Amino acid sequence: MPELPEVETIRKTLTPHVVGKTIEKVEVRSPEFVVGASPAELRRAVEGARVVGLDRKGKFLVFRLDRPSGGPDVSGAAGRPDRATPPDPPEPQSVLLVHLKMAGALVYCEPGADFGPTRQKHIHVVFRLDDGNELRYIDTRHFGRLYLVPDRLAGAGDPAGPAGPDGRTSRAREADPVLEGVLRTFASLGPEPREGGLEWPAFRDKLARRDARIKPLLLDQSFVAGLGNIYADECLFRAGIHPLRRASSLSEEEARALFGAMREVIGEAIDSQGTSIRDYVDGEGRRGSFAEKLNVYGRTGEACPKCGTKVERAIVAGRGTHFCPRCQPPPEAR
DNA sequence: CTTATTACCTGGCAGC
DNA sequence: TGCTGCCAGGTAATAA
Repeated sequence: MPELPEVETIRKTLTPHVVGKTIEKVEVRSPEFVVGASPAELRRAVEGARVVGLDRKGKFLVFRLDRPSGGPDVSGAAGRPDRATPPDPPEPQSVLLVHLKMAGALVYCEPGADFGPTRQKHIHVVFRLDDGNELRYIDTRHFGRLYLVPDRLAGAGDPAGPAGPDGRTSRAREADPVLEGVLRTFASLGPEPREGGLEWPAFRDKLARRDARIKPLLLDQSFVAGLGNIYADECLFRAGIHPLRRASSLSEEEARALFGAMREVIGEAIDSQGTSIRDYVDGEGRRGSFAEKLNVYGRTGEACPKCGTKVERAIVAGRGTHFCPRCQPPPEAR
């Protein structure tokens, strides 16, 4: 469900409701959705903690809490050999990462809110806030996860934090391999296709060095963070590039068009509060309106808005892929 | 290291 | 009604 524009919309809509609030209670109905902590450990870590920030990186939501989650505990500032007087550690924070994968939702609502039988059946974690309302994690497909991260985690994603290339060095804490994997993934997220993120010269050079087909590459979160199946198709359509083209085969002009298309599509989708095709809703349970602006995604057999040719569907990288065979000429035809 | 394929889980829908 | 098969917004594991 959620790609960058949807996760960003959730972040924006949730922020006024949760930032500054204290979590009074957390109810874990399905423990498998929480990585890095048992239900009891999660309770210990978050109950009584205040949400001091809600950020997003790629498709991850990052809840910053004003208490260390400690895990087996500690080591706060004690690990550092020198630095006898840590200049006021910015107050220890723990972090709750959330990845919604295909069908996850985070909704702020009143305790009695009912979103229909299917969703009611799949409420997996409930946070009760000190304003009496709830933050619910709902996931009908069971792919998403909440990750309790022991302590500081590079906020803007820099290598200072966990996960150097040095895999096993110090920190032999009782490492949960799943948590470690996610932290590595998080740390290796690429730049986002927005101002201040991916820049044109870097993009051009990265494309030139890759042999992969362009669509799977756009879906690779370590290459560019935030695109998913819908927006990858929409960006390629807007740029007039067939999804099976090899990255290194794109002309400078094509690469430039793709670069611009990514920024435009992502920006416009955010302005429309995301794309709701079936499940997606924002932090207040509302749907986004970008679905009506889609040009090719989900429009197999309909007329291409540019040339009228019928939109085709193929499987690329195991994903349904939508394109106009005329506006996006296939690789062999060039 | 890069690229490609499959598994994960449930629900909605078209077709019979 | 109910069954079958296909489809679904994302990744991690595995294979080559």
